Amino acid sequence: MGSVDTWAALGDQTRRSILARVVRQPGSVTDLARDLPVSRPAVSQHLGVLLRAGLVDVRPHGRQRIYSARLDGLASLRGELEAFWSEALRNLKRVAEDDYHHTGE
Amino acid sequence: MGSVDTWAALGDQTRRSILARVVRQPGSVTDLARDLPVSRPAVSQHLGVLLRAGLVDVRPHGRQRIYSARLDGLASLRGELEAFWSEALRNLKRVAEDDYHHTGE
DNA sequence: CAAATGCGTAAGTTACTACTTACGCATCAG
DNA sequence: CTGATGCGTAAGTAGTAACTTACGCATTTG
Repeated sequence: MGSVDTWAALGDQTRRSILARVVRQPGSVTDLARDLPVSRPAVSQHLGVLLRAGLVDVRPHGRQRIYSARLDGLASLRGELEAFWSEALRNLKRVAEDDYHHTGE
Repeated sequence: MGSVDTWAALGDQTRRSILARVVRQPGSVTDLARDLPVSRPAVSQHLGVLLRAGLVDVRPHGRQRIYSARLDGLASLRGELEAFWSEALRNLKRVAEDDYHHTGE
């Protein structure tokens, strides 16, 4: 149903920890909750958000659900950030050149 | 004083719009507020968050305050995201190799 | 089949966040 | 000096987000 904004999903520190953990090694909900200072249901809810944001994948495995990082989710973020970056760089250069022409010529 | 988590700062859509606008062209608060669906004080508060997150800079200019994007703030984000990315890629490759050895040999 | 395990979700609470209007201070124009 | 402009901040509010405990369903184990 409703999707989740990718940036907003990463706005939460706990969620970033979960994602970092999952990036390192896929794992079940109980597994992930073991290393975190919050309850298992909380982790389950966070994983739901990450799932809707397209940052993780689930795969049923017996009575567990194994979550893993989704590469294309990270890729889209990377692309968006890169757009910010390159435009900032370009405009910074432009401003510097303007300064040069103003003071130099 | 207190700083602000960079990711959390970008978690808000309005703040991303402001940053995108400032990346394109530095401007005063009133300037920025003109293109946005929120009030000027709201923009001012958001700029405060972006400032504490190290994503923008201010420079007084007469009775205006000109905000501009901060390149190193974006750079640190880029680095952190890149770390996620490369580790995900590496581990994905490792898992693929494990699969190969399990099924192939 | 019965007990145990792993999970999602419902329900409720608390805390924060994004926004508004109102105000007060500084700076420039006439 | 006087009025106007640009800004930050205080104060209040509505919505949301992160967490908890409790429960119920599915799957494996003995």
